[in-house]
Amino acid sequence: MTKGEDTKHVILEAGLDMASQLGLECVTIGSLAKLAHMSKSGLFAHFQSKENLQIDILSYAARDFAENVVIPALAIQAGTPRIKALVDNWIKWGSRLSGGCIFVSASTEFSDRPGKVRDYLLRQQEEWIDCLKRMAESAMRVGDFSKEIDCEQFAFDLYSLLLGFHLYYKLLNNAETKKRQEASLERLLDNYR
Amino acid sequence: MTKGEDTKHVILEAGLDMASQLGLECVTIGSLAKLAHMSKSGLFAHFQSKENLQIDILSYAARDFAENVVIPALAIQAGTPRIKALVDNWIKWGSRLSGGCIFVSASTEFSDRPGKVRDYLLRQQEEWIDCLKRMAESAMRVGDFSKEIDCEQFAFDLYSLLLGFHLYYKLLNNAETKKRQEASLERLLDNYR
DNA sequence: GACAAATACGAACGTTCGTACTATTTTATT
DNA sequence: AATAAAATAGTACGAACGTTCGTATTTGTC
Repeated sequence: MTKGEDTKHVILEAGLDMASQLGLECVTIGSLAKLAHMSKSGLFAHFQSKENLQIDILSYAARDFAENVVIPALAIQAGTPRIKALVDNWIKWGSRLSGGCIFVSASTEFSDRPGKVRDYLLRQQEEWIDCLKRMAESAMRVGDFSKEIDCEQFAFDLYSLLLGFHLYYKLLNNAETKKRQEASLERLLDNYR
Repeated sequence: MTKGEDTKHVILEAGLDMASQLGLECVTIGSLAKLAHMSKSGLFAHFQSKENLQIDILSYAARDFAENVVIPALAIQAGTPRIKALVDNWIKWGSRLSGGCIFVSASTEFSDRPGKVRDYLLRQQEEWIDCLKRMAESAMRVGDFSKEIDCEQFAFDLYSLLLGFHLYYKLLNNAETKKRQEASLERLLDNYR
């Protein structure tokens, strides 16, 4: 790892946390530089534009997400156990950042903001939903889910559940959120059995 | 209606639309003034601070939301018909704005941004969730829902569904979103019957 | 240890940010 | 029509925005 890659890593780690709190648009070159103990221009040189910085943060987050959420879940046996593991990992991952899951905040932030960032994020989200769909497919294969079910529909339902959890947990600080999420997941899994 | 209230109305209408697209933080005094064909200082005089402007936009949105989403639904007979009407009204209301439901975007934007705006938004969201809960209670009363159900849990489930719809519809532009939402709502209502 | 390449810095660009004043115009009341 | 009040505009402010530039420092290679 060269020196440049090393500091870039530090910048992106700080940028990811900052973006999860304030949103990608409020990750300012100046404030991020201060957080990373660098000069504005020194930091800027790594990205050439703010747009690139935002995309790099998303890409960095995705690598971390795959490593800590998706891949560990794939190590669990397919079906409901794997799905439950995925949900748990997802929640844990969001809690590690001080502002919750960056993909949730970025998705609402950029849903009406055309440009390269939105395009990139869109591809990421499609990939994520496809991942959820494959979870349902493997659950079907091992017999945890019925053969009649619509796997795309399951992805929609599961992602909705995660979004609900996110809002309740982050904004409302609702103490019973975890319980609600678990009850909802049980109901969901039952329906697809 | 005095002249001042009149222009304030115009400002807030434009501000609401702008906020739904870009988020409340990016509703800039200057850009909003340009949109409303006013001077920066002239607009500013109505609010005394950006924070007040943001809160006023939320309050304006809430009045509009009550008028076009909640109240019309209350005119429909209690139970599943009313719930379906509420969901339909919610979706229509978000579509009228160019950036979708402002409460969804504001909730993610301000979930980690302490201050008066967050406090205000939090109260609004608690009220909204309480409204969803009362929908379940009245559905229980008329026999559409079982007496055993947890109405708070229903509110969580229904709001999750709306959030899922919002993301699919706004970011992914998924053509089957409406179908997914309807299927998910049917399943939800069945589970609480 | 020399030397080119990579990396970081400080200063400055023009623009926009939110906010504070004072002046001017428009509105509502008599 | 006169006048007080309300509403809008104009100007200015320091700070921060993203970006560019030239220069210094650090790094890895021979």
